[in-house]
This record gives sequence, structure tokens and C-alpha cells, in this order.
Amino acid sequence: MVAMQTHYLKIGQLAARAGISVESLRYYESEGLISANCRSENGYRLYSDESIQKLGFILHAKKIGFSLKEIKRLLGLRLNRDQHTCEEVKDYTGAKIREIEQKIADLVKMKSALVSLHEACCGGNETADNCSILQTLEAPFTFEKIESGDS
Amino acid sequence: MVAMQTHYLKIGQLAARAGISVESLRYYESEGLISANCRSENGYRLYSDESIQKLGFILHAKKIGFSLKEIKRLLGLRLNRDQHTCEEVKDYTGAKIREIEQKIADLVKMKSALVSLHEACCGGNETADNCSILQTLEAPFTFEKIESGDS
DNA sequence: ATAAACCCTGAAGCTTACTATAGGGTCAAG
DNA sequence: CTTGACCCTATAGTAAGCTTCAGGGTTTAT
Repeated sequence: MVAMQTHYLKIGQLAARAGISVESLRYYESEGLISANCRSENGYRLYSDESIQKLGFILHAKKIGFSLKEIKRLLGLRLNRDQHTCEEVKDYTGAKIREIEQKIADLVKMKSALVSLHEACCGGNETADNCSILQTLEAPFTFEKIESGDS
Repeated sequence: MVAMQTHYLKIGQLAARAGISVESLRYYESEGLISANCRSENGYRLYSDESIQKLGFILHAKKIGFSLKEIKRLLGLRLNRDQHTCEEVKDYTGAKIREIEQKIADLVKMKSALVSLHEACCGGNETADNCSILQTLEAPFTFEKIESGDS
């Protein structure tokens, strides 16, 4: 079933509807993610239902953590579905899930280190001369232990 | 007790000991985090025990998630302990903890969205024409629901 | 008819934490 | 005495995802 194109949206209208800025939309275009279906006589971008749907896809993917570069690849899969397998698509989400898990694990580590610091501190109104937080950040630090910290 | 300064380190030595690059060290200096205690006759940076300790503080704080800008503030607290309270320091870590918690929560949301997508997909060898992942990213999307997603 | 609110392009600027490059001085070994 | 490993400064480039600016047309309301 082919839906009839009721009317086109101008960039400002689409941006408002999507809750993003006009500039972002143009930026997405410059990055090859989405372009207007056509232009009006005066050169204004005109977006059809199809573009609106595509923008939905983009924002949805963005929301669940894909970068614009990755979304561009996803859009390629989307467009040429028949040339790709479900496996391929699933591998993509799988990799992303592992990536996110890694980020979470890193943050959880940071958080627990911070929480121990935080809880050891009296938080009192006296001067920080003997503040345990500062002391811990300071003191028992050997450089060797640090290197492996960053991803 | 005042420790005697045994000898100074040159920038390459300190960098090697800390497991960071010489350029990073100079960058930290340019950002006002740490500078050499003095210079040798030929202009080489010379770092004393005090600087080494300070760098330890910096890397430690970095490891638990503080940005360089934040570390600069922490160094201010550290230096003028007597003009600040434990409360102040503790507030700082508290805020950072909440920030990290927020990031974790966002990532967890992303992950669970991704996992439902991922699990719904057959992952089979057939073409992605009916791939549930692509369909879900595509279809039931209304712009209104998106806006509140980003921090 | 004129001002506000749109639209266009192209280029530069922002943030963070560096890395790299250009151009040049210093120092120890062979 | 030259090669290589250091050190210095200053400037530019990187990634990501925009935002802002400069300079200029268009459309809509008053």
C-alpha cells in the first residue's frame, strides 16, 4: 500500500515536530544521514512522509546509543534490507550492547571508588585540613597502579 | 617533618613513571593543573617530590571520573584546605556521584532498549527484509516521545 | 512597505583531552 | 663530530555533534 503524500514539511516544521534544531537537521544532511526529498522553487528543503519516517529511525537509534556514524551504517542496512541478513543486523546490536555494558562497568567502578571516598568523609563544618577525601586522593598512590585504568 | 629533596625528575622521567605522555604533562600545565617546581639552566622542566605527589592526586581523581576542569577545582581545595570545609569537599564528591549515577541510569535504559530489540531478532541467515530490529527502529515512533530522552 | 520570521550556503567556533607537527636547542655516546 | 635521544615553544589537528556567524534571499503579517 502506497500512502498518498499529503504535504511537505519545511525544515523548521520538521525540526519543531522532532524536537531538534534546524541546524541539527542540516548537520545530519551534511553527514549523509538524511536529505530532503526535494526542494521548493526557492530552494527550501521539503520533507515528505518518507523523510519524516527516516528521521524517526535516526532519532530512535540515537536515543538507544548509536552514534551518527553508526546510524549511517544502520540506514544502509535499512535501505538495502534484501542484501543483508538478520544475523548481520543482530551482530550490530550485539556489539553495541557489549560496548554499553563496558561503559556501565567502568562507571560503576568509578562510582564505587567515589562512594568509598565519600562515605569516609565526615562532611563536617570544620576546615578540610584533615579531610579524608583529599587525603585519600593524595596519599597512597603509586603510578604503576594507574596505567590500566583507562579504556 | 620535611622530606629532603633527593633529586628532580625531568619531564620524560615523570611521564614514564606516571604512565602518561610528555605531551599530556605539558597539556596539564597549560591548563593550570600542574607545573614544574623549577627549570634547569637550559630551560628543562624539573619536578620535585611535591609535583610528583600532585600528579598522583590528579591521575587518581581522573581515574575516578573527574574532568580536568573539576580536578583543577579540587586542587584548589587541596591547596587551601584551611579555607574550605569537609562539607564542601563532600558536596563535591556527592555531586559527582549523582552525575555518574545519572549516566549509568541512561546507559542502562539504552541497554535494555537495545536488548529487547536484540532478543526479538531471529538472527538468522535470511535477508533482513523482515528484520524485527529494523522494523522496530522504524515503525512505532512518534516524535513527541523522543524529546525527553537526552540529558 | 517594512519588519519579523523564515529559508539558504559556507565557514568558523565550541567542548574535552589530547596528539601531532614544525622548527629548534641540549646532551651523552661512539 | 655527528647521531640519537632528549628537551623547548607555538600552533594545528582530531573526534563528535552540534552551534554560531556572516551575508543574503523569501514570505507573511501589519
